Amino acid sequence: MARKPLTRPRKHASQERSRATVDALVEATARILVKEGFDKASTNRIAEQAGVSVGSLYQYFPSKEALVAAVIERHTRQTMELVQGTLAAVEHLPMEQAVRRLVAMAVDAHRIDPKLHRVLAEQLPRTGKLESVEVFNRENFVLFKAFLERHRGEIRVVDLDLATFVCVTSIEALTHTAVLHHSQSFTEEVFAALVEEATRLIVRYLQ
Amino acid sequence: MARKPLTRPRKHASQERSRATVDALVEATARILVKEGFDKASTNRIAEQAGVSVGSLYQYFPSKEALVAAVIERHTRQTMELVQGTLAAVEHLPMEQAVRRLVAMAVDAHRIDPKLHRVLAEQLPRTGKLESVEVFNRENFVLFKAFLERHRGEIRVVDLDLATFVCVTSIEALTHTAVLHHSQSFTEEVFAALVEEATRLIVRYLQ
DNA sequence: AGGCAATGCGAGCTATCGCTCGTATTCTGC
DNA sequence: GCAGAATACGAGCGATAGCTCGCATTGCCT
Repeated sequence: MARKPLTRPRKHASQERSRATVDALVEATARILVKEGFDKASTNRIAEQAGVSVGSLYQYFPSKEALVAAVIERHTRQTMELVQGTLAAVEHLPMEQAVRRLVAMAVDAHRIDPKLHRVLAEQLPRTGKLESVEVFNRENFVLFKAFLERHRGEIRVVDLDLATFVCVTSIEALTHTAVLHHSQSFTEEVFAALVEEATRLIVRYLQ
Repeated sequence: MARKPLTRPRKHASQERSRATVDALVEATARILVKEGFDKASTNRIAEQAGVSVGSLYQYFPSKEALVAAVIERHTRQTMELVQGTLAAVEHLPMEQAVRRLVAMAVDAHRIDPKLHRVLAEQLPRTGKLESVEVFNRENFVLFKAFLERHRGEIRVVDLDLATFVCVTSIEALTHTAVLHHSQSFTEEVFAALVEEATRLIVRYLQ
């Protein structure tokens, strides 16, 4: 009765040849997701695009969900690295400069692979949110809260959880919407202006 | 070659009996969407839930998309009425009080039918954004921009379009995320605090 | 009452999906 | 070079989807 599909790889690829197959499948999944969307991304089509047979696909991924999970995993990891790196680099900056860098980083993060990001953001939650996305969100929240704690002296005393929620949600929404829905109409100058505006939004909110 | 499915009703129901059928179908679609999600919402199931045959369903709706479009239409109209009403009621209030009312209204708007709203927000954009949603967003943008124009004296001079984008996007994201993803963990007091925080966020940004 | 239009019905067509399984090919260690 | 493990193949199964069409029923008008 409606068992949740597995998302772990079926077997560990030991030979070089099979590792290439796995990579090709993940890459093909990402490409098909972007080009056709989740619904049209059938396992047959993915296998074809990867230059691999369906049978081989199911040797390594027990379900379509597992393939998508692998794509999410990869994209999330890239993004997480950017987030962590920037938060570290910003550690000893005055708050306003730090926030500006963080907002700019959020724009960059959404630009890593905007089309894929959009598909993942808009077409997948149906499955009930893959775990790695939840982990990413939580991690993000924790990291930003730590950032606020380090600047506690510079901000008014408030519920830090609530303040983190407000900041993270706003920055994410502004950069996400700008990059994924207005890239055509927003010039680079507009993006620069947006970074300034978002920085002002956050900094004045916190002070 | 991939013709876009029609979303307009196939025929105009003239007799009372058929109007009841159409209503039952739209209502059933909403119920199934909430209970089963978009993927499991088959036309057969919808017809069954409505107590109507598939044949009758296709007399009035040329495709599954058309049914969903009708549900979105209805939900959007309800929300739009709330937005317009509040913006009118707030017209002569001082800015901070006005913003507070608007934020509270945004929370209420997401509470009209949260489960349906969530399904519509998360599971549908795949089709490429139904037109009525685009219209809603644009309308929202225009209305809020007009609001800002009326308070131009109280806010610093800025790119009004950009400021509108920042405000609308932030308020929407904060209320949307709070209601649809944190309703369990957020008590009423937290929601009240959120309204205050969001108000502060917006007002201090504008000043 | 009779007849035409409006409405309602649902078995079943075609297409496609996720996925399996028996077989063919390639690689590794001896 | 050979045996067995690892890898790759792809026709095809069972399920389900969206949707059609021929026919039955109901309502409206004269």
